[in-house]
Amino acid sequence: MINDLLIQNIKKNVSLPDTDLKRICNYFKPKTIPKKEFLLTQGSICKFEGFVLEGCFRIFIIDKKGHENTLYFAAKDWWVMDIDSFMNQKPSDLNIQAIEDSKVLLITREDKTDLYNSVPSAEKLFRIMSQKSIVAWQQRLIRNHCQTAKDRYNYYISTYPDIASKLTDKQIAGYLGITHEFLSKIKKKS
Amino acid sequence: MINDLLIQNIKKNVSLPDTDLKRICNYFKPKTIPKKEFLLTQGSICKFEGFVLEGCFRIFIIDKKGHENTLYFAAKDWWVMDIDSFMNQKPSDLNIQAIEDSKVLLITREDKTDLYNSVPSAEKLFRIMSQKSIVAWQQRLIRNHCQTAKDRYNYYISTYPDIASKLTDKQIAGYLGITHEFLSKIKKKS
DNA sequence: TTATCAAGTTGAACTTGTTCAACTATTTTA
DNA sequence: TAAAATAGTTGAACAAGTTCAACTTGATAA
Repeated sequence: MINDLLIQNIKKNVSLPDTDLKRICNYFKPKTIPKKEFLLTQGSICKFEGFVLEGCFRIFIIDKKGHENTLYFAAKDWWVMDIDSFMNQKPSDLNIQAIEDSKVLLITREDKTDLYNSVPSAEKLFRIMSQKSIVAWQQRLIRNHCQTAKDRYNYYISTYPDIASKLTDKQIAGYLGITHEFLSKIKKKS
Repeated sequence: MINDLLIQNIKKNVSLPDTDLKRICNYFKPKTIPKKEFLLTQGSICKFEGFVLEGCFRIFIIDKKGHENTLYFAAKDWWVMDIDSFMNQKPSDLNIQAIEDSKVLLITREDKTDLYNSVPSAEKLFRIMSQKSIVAWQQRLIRNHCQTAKDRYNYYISTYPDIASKLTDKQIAGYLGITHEFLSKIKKKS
């Protein structure tokens, strides 16, 4: 069943009756995104919340210097969206691009609101998911402050080997917050 | 009334009936923390979620080199806790210290669980608070990657002038992720 | 299959930020 | 109020990371 992965993902966060799980999953519609195509581009409003079934996405921002700075990569079993743009229905600063042929399950904003009203336990699910996400962002910020680029590189490739193997060094550099030239020099020394 | 500030804070996130607001607030108990004392120390388990009524806290981690790296400052109308330690009841990596005589409202973990069960709308409240928090952490990470220390300093003091005025330069440097010597040099040049 | 384009490498000069040490305020405490 | 502790400043040497340009390698498409 197409929703199996989503169900497993939900179960990692909360234990819900099967009826709730099914009702939640029914709001999500599959979509295929070919490699290099965008799920969201800077300036447009994020109208979906996505769950990745296959492939991988890069969520990045283009800064004033024209550099692509990657917020995160979302592979199978990750969530993908611009939470600020989705919540507040304002133009996004982010680009979300498939780096492989990919497949996602999407829920629209209207359906998400409806979901919260009709399946109250969804509030708990997304509260817990959000709180776990805060922990991850805090830890990433700490690593950025306390560790060198080399340590951050080693941390990423050992923590997310499956994602890292799909990425070019240029993409990884954009995630670490360094230039790809410097990443090349780091790798040579190790 | 002591809970006025908390009620106003909640109302910024969700609109709830007064009965719910009161029931939520009743779980929170006031506590006074003198300047320099700790609400939480590294290694202990975070047993509370706090809302700051007066004063200011510094939430920081001591890294391998012995440097104090500040995750954030929490002044009046901010929330303060180690969300990872609180959720998972595991030893905290964080220290939370009052940098002024301070007053907080605290809810214990047991009461928080009870609150979610007895006041279902609390799920929505904390979901929305958490989602806003994710946005803030994402934006901070982007600023850390795309901006120089000087830009980050100017951003902080102009965005949070009331908090910045309570802090020493050493404390601000620890938040920006730079040494206090370098902050001193930045300030001289501007 | 060759031409093209993007990814990765390397070096030299440069900028940003650190370290350490010595010094000068400014607070805090006895 | 004097002594002690802490915060802030400055300089010099250093390390981390950037920039730009030239080159090599690998992938992609006509």
